Amino acid sequence: MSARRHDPGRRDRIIDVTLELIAEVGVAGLSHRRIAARADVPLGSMTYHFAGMDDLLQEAFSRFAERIAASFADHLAGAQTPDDAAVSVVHLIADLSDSAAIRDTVITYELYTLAARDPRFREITTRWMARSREELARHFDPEATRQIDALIEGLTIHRALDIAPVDLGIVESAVRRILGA
Amino acid sequence: MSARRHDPGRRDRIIDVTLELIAEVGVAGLSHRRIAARADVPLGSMTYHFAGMDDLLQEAFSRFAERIAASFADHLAGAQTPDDAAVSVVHLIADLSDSAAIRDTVITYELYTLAARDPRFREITTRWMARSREELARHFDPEATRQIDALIEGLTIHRALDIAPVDLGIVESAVRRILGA
Amino acid sequence: MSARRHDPGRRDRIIDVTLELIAEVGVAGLSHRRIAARADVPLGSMTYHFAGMDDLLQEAFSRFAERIAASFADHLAGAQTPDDAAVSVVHLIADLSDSAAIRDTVITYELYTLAARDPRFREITTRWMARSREELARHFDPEATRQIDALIEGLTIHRALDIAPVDLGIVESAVRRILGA
Amino acid sequence: MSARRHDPGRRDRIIDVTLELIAEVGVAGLSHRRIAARADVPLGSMTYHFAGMDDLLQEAFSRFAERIAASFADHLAGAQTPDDAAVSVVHLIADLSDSAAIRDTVITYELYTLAARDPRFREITTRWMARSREELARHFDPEATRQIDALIEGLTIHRALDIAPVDLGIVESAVRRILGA
DNA sequence: GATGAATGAGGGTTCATTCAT
DNA sequence: GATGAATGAACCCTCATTCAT
Repeated sequence: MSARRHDPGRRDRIIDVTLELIAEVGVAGLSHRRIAARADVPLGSMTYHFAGMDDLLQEAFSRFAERIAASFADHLAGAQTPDDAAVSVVHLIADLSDSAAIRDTVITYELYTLAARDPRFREITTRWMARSREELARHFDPEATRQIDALIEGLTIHRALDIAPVDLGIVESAVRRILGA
Repeated sequence: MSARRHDPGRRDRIIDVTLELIAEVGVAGLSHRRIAARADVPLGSMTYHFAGMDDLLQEAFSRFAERIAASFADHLAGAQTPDDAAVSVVHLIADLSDSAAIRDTVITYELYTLAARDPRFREITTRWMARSREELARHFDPEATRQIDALIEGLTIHRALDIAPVDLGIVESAVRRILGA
Repeated sequence: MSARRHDPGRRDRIIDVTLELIAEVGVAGLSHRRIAARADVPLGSMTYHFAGMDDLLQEAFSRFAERIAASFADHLAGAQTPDDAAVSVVHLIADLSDSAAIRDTVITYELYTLAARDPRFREITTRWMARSREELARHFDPEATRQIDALIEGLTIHRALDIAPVDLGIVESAVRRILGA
Repeated sequence: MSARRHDPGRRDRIIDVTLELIAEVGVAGLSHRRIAARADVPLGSMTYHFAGMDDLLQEAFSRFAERIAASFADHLAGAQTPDDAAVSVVHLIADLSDSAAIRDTVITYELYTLAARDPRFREITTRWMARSREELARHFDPEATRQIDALIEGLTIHRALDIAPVDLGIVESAVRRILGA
């Protein structure tokens, strides 16, 4: 471990390393030691910067959710018509095979698992879901918004966990059917 | 801890207690000690009956997935027409607010989290998903099957994690749209 | 923590807060952080004003011993005759049930515990005891002085630690017997 | 650390080592690691045999109090008359200069300090004090019992903490005065 | 002079696993 | 076959102290 007396951005680095490690070994595989080693930071600085592991997890997952939500908004930003938006949604689901997207999906389940039991993490998921729906609502009516939202969620999981590949034609057709187009 | 000289069904009891505890405290909150205490079983018998925690988890989640899949099949069993099946699916999603169903959802995410990283758990989810699709395929065409399947998955998550309640009308309409009915 | 650019008496405040905390959580429960927080003082100023925890403890217990010794002298100051003094001693022991007195007793044991092992703290107790005896010696002969002194000490402990209440009649009679009055 | 797979009496040894260390470095100087090293026992066995440090301290101080109380009873056991008992009490106080007795006094203050703040330790001191009084009550009337008890307590402290030596003549005279002999 | 950021040593405790019985 | 005693590695966290500013 190198000496780093002056090390601005250390807090940020710890958070990013935490997300990296969650993707690799899961929340269960985390430890202050492991994070500190990877971030090249003294062990004692972990609880100096974050009140505890829980605190760190909340900050990390918050940052993660914000990033994904922003990326989601970007994807939809260019769409002018509902048709454009539908195409964007299909592309979005199609892109879920990217290794980066798979990493994100893995992190997402870790978050869902925490959120299912702890209200502080549920706040993060709730805010995230609300923001996603807001973006969709700019293109679709309220009913379709909820339905498309659920469809994306479900297809994401099946893409990631199921061996049988999800055919893109099926995705397109599902979106079209929901949108009545 | 009471003496149990003759204790058939001990293995079964351990597995069931493990699922109970996963629902309550998550996989992260498990420990051999905790399971043994709740199952009223000597600590030493844990590693006697199961090679390790991982083994135990695989057995527990396998049993869980089989139970849920069987219940899913039961729900759809009575349906004679695609319309009947559609109604069953809507009811199924509606019932997700039951406390028992919420418990199941919590366990499901724990499983997904493991499956995202470990092929042995992914086998369990894959088998489960395949079986669900088989049931749906007895009522719907292949395309609709995949789409309805994803819809159920997504709505389940949104029901469990989102604060905004999922309107049943939206569920019905989604199913109808997918099925073109 | 509020900014305190000009803060005379900060050293004093730290010492008083230290005594407060010793009464509440004991020497074992102390920490620089805790004292600094309670005294509304920056953590860094703790080791700036005091070489270390030991230094601070010595100053705190010295001040404490002086306060108690002065109060003891006050109690006896008005007595003109040995009889007056005897009455004062009885009142003094009687007052040990005050919550303030119990606080003082608690701090006293903490001091004794340190004094039993560390000569620097023993100096404090020795000086204190000598001063108490000097006050008593102004009213009683040397032999009675030592005996009354020991009696007060013993009754103080039994008052504080024993469940069975110490009867005041027994205190009076003990003092009278020692003094042969 | 030698391997000791079979080690009966280990619990006892841990308790005795704990008392040794309390005498040497005080409760504040204790640590599981330190005790384990001195007792030649693996660190993990500390919390295996005792729920925590507090548990261990309670057991250790209980054993200590019982030992001292038994020794006190022994000292008084042979006395047939109140005069015999008075002599025994004087000897008892005289013996407080033994290095063993000083060790015991040091441990006693540590116990008093805990008892002043924690009811579970106060139980130990209360039981101990009650037992001592019972022994004294077999020889003296109730009033004298309480007074002699307090006198012993006070003289013990002054013997241990005060630089000025306690003259034995003063002890004898005090006991005689209390007993009106 | 005064401070707050930072450190690393050490604290208590938990736990899966091993092994003699 | 079955168990409970025992272990040691790893856990999170607290803290007095240091040091650049």
